[in-house]
Amino acid sequence: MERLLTIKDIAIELGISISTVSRALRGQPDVNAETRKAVVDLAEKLDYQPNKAALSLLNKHTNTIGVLVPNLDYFFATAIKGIDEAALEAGYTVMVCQSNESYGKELINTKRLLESRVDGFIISVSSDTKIVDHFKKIQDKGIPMVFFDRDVNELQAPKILLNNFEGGYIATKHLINKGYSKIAFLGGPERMSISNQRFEGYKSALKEAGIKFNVKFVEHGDFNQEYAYVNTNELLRAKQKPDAIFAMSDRLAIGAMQSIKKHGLRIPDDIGLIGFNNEPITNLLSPSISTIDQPAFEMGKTAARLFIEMMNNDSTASSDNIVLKPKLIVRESTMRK
Amino acid sequence: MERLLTIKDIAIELGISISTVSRALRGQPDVNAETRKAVVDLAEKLDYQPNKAALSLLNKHTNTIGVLVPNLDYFFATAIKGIDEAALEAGYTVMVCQSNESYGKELINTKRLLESRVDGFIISVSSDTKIVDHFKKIQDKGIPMVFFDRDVNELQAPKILLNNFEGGYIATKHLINKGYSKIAFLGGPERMSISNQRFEGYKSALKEAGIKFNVKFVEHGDFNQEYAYVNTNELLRAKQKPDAIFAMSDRLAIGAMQSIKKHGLRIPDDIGLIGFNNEPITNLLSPSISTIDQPAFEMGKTAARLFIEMMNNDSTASSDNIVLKPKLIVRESTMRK
DNA sequence: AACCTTTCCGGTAACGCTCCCGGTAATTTT
DNA sequence: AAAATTACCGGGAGCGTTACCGGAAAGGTT
Repeated sequence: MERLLTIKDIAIELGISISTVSRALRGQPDVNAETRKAVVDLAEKLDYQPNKAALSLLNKHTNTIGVLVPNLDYFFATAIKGIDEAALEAGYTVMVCQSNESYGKELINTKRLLESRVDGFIISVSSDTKIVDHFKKIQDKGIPMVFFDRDVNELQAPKILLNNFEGGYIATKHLINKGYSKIAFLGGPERMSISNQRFEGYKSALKEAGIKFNVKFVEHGDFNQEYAYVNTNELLRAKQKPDAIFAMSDRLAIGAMQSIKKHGLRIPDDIGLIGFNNEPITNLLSPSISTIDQPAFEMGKTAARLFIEMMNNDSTASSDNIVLKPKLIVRESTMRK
Repeated sequence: MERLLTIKDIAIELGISISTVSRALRGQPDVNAETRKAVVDLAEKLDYQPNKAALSLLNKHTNTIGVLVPNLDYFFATAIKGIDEAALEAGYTVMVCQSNESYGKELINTKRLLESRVDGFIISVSSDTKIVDHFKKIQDKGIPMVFFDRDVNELQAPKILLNNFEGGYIATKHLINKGYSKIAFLGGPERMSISNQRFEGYKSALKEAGIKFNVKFVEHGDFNQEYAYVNTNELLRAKQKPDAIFAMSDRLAIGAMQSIKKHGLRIPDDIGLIGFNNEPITNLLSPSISTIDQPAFEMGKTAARLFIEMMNNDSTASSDNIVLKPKLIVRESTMRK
């Protein structure tokens, strides 16, 4: 590694002291106008950049936010854009790590970010994560963190969440309004909070409509569309077939759609289908898939803003959750004539 | 910010010197087995983590790679996974910045990464970038960088590229083999290298088949599907209509598809369509879209490996490009009976 | 018993930067 | 003209860590 330019070099070049260069560069008083100009000009000319490591060592903070996400799919990519924007405004740099929905990878990533001495964390936990000691440990050290999208009950920390209950509710209610009554639920991993909250909303809508909840219409599985595909196959092979499917994510909805098509059933006439996330693809498929929109960009931006606010106020936990509203997007897959 | 644990704390706690703690922790000789155990145990118990800022200051490197990408779409998200994996193996941390295809944002990001004293860069330039002085400046400082996916002729640096010429060639040839002859090309921004290389491959395939190249069948525009949509509208409204479209990206192919459908034309019977990238969505659309696959993950991984190799050999530029092969993926959109 | 190796440990400088203090020369106040 | 203030600058310490050197105590060699 080359030796990069330091204020010492500038000091020597100009025949003045390091302290003076430092003061001049930071616009402090106690420095002569001419001297200041000479320093600033030279720094400009030589493209001087302060060494962040030295600053970090001194100030005990890095101006860096560690962002931990399960993956970089449409939702998280959009959320990260939001985080990025807010962080940049406030002079923070962002370090993104993806866990690939794996607890082990999440552990490694938190450790690395901690070693990098990030000032704090913005986290969406992996679906695989059951123990959250690694996050508690961070909290114990007094390092601020905010969670988004995926809830962690065990942790007392600010959270930016979607009202998933409401999302599940309006999705299911929409299906009911369209005349569907045998509505199946395609869920994510069993323990996953967002899946379960949407599930509760689903049950609530059923109950409200006087439709008896049927356990046989509920499937759980992994996050990818292959699982959704086989789970839907099972649903459609059963004696009691559903006439609509509410999938807790668009990925799963797509898997379900493939299965439905394979069974020679028509959407939305034979089977209604609604997803969750409003990924752009749902609008391009044929039929286009109804879904629940969640404000990913806003979520990321809010999370980052909240984080920055915490940093400024030096308060480790404001602990009041921010809950955003889901929005129903009606497309062809639920438009039964 | 709380004061975090340092080796000094451990030294005091154990009543030994800082040097000894340091040596014990790094597994160096010259330290008694018992002392070592005591140190390691206490460090473990207190969850000690070395301060990277101090290390960086001392070693003059940060073990961090700055990754600069235009966006986080499927291709780049996959490539980043590859980079991540290789980086992690070698003990590097990755800092990702997206330019949103904007030159200005790219400038800001390079500056920030430079300030963060990343050890080097892995870059895919924004389509908006016409001047590359900011990269030249980095090179002048002796900071290693490798480019991937998008070529920059003006820069002498290692590059991981796809054989875009070949990609354009096999895509077009496939259309020709399927009996299409009036083949239009839907390109990206005018100056963009990957678009132009694919375009050259397209022309080469036409020439080889004895088909006269027709300028009216060529459209350029921005990267998003709206542009592709209006451009295709134009193609289809013209007197001379194409009977197939080769879009230089899947996004553009999707825009074209929407336009084709709106015109009441059938794919692949009236018009053949092939894209580029092999985004998963192309396989889910109806009809599914033929495309050219490029090994995104491998590309990222290779880029990172090359970078790390450069770091180890302390060679700033190995300068020989690595060119990966595209692969034809045949789907419904070109399967004319 | 006098020397030479080991073994183990502590002290110091350095990385690049900022903060704090002290000092000189110039300027103002009495 | 002496004293007090101001303007400007330099020196040193310290942030957490490692590399290097020197030294004391223990053991090994004649």
